Amino acid sequence: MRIASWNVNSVKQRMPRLLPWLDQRQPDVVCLQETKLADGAFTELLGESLDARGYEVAVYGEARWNGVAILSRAGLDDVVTGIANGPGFPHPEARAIAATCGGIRVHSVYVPNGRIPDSDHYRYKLTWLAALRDVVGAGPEAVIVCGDLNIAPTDADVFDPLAYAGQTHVTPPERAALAELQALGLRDVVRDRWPGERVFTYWDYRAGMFHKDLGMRIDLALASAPVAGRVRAAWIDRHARKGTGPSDHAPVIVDLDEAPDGDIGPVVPPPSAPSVRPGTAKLPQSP
DNA sequence: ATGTCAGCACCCTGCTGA
Repeated sequence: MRIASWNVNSVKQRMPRLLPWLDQRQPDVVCLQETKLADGAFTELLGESLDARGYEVAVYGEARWNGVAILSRAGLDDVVTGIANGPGFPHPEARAIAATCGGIRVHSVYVPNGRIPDSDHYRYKLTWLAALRDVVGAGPEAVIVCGDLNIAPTDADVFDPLAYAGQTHVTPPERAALAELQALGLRDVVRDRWPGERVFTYWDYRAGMFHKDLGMRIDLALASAPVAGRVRAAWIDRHARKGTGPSDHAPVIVDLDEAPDGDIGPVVPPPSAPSVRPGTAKLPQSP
């Protein structure tokens, strides 16, 4: 079974990329984030195309911002939208949806950005992550949390730690909140498969960041042992970030063996291996 | 050099969010 996750940055704008990508990569389960579309409009826009490709669809969207979805041709049961007892900003936002697909509890999440450390939005992010941990912890043992976590787990997950000094996505409290979630027993299956490699999922549209491979790894697939033990491959589909009209995020793709074996073997912690000399590259600044 | 998108309100440029 192939599970994929992609922050599409507007599913309406990404239609010309999304449908060919589905045909090319043939994922069985797709977690989407930043659909930026109300549920009715999503169905109107994509329902027929997805049905023709054999996907059932669960959506949780808003008219303008946020929005998550799960597409599945491996079953789509017990759909839950939102995070129980989760915070809003100030109202609940469409940032999480879960369903059971092929015996696995699949969560598609779009974690709040955080904007500026110690801001209201940053505190919202941390509270939201704690609520997510509670929901995942209370759920089935076979689980995968996919999506835009808006946290780079370690300094090896950004092109230059110094470029991000003092910014959201890399602060210790955010990484601690992610570690709390992973403490449920969730493996970062892409990092497990690419220890020490330069692996990013997001590159700012500005300043030729993708061309220079100056990115971050903030889109993750976090799997419990029964799922992580079945991972045959886990990788970033960098090709989907190229060409005309891409999202600023690339998809994460995880292939699972059909037969569980429960043993993921030795796991090597990722050494920090930046190929940009620290302090030599800068982030684009907002106008 | 600053470098981009997307959505929206308001009117076609400028704001917010990322």
